[in-house]
Amino acid sequence: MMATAPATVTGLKKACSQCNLLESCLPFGMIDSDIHRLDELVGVRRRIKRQQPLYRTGDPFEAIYAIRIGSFKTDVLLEDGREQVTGFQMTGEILGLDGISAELHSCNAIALEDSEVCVIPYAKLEELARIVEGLQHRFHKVMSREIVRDHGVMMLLGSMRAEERLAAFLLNMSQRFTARGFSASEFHLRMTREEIGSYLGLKLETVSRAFSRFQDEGLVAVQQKHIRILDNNSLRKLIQHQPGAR
Amino acid sequence: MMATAPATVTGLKKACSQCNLLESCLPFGMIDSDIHRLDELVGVRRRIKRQQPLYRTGDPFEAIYAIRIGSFKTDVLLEDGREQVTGFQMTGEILGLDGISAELHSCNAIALEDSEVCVIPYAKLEELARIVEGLQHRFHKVMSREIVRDHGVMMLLGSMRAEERLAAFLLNMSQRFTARGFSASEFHLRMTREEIGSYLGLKLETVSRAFSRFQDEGLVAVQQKHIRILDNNSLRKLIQHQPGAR
DNA sequence: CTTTCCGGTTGATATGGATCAACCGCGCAA
DNA sequence: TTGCGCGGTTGATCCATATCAACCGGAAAG
Repeated sequence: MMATAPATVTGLKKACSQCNLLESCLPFGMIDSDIHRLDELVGVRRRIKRQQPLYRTGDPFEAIYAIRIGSFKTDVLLEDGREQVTGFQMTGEILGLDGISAELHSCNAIALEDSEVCVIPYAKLEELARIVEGLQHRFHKVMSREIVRDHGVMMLLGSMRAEERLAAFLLNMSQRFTARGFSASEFHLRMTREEIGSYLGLKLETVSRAFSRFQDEGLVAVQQKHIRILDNNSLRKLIQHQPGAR
Repeated sequence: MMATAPATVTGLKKACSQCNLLESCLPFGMIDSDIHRLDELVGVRRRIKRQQPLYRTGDPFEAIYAIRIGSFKTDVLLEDGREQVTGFQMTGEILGLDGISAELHSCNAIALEDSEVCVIPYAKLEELARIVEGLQHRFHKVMSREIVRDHGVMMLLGSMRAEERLAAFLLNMSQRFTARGFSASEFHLRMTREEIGSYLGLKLETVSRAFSRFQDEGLVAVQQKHIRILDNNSLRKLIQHQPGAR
């Protein structure tokens, strides 16, 4: 397996304490004096161009990454070429946790647009987590949230029909854009229909048709990757008691 | 939401250091002197009767659990009654990691047979992880492995056909029985067809039919819950390059 | 010993989403 | 400016799995 792609690297003195993502990123809820200790943590930042990997399956695990700018997808590839997208990640979210287990990354992380991440060397994180009040707990919460999120995706994939899956996906995106101070009802998707389909366990045509049906029913306005949510409640209802629930 | 079910509780002095699961459980790979410190960790054990919950969605999170005897399933319920089984757990595996994130459990853990768990109070674990060499790292690995496992399930649910899913499930069970010193080729499933189906995103009839087809083709011998794997390689091949790969 | 019930198997039929195929239009390169 | 390619949409058809239904057998209860 190839090593990670070349990347621009930036040395920095005050990573976390001067970062505007402080509220939503790993250090959330930590007290001021400790946050300065976190500046030790983030040695460098890396820029990743659209479509380039941050890491790949089999790469040795050395660090986790906090997204500063941009967004990513993670995916797993089967020998026969089948791809399963396991998640989409936005600013403030953490990438690379999969690598701790085997000291190798077990999926690919690909930038959906030109992006920038903070590199958090794992050894340093472990060390600091032992010292800095709350950091260990905070980190455990991040990992646990990932597990809970994955269970939600299993629910999607295992028990929901195509339209429910897409509705859940859109509401999830909306909620995450909101959390970042963007509009809850209008946003731009960074991924293709095929990537959405892979994530939701559907073919791209099915995703496209579901979008069209939502549009016909006045739930959303769709123009390629630009989405406007018109009827939040109906989307929400779609997820819950679908009449012919499997 | 109701509190957890009543349970038999046992006080103990030397939990980990005298436990025969030492090799495969949380403390794996830790040095002897430290393992005795882990005895502090496990205050009590709890017995859970078949079909009873160890914890339920919404229960306050206080501890994680190491399975000493028996096995469990975890599941998520939707309002309309749909169930998604998110995993099956065996001896030495850890339950409850989902609860760290929101300080509430986000799924149900139900015993598949009369079982016994070691209760590991999370606060104590955090504290000890700061002191005991290697424990923090070991714990992170456990969480990370859970994330990787979940990605595998997403792959199953999102990109594999019914027979592939069942083959993967059987091989996974076989591998886990082997790791516990049981036969790799002959074992007893603790869960129903319906639970397997829910886990694999299939209806119970589909699971049953897939079992029958495997039997017809001489891949396994199935007698209710008793499984004998006759042709490991063919099962393995089934997973990889399925001709009509989606 | 008999009855009941639940988990499992098997058959017939229905259907949601996959597949195959045509076409559209925007953005980019020449 | 034109041409090309990729992402997206839409239509026709197919098929894997769901659904509905009947039946079986072992275990537990009476």
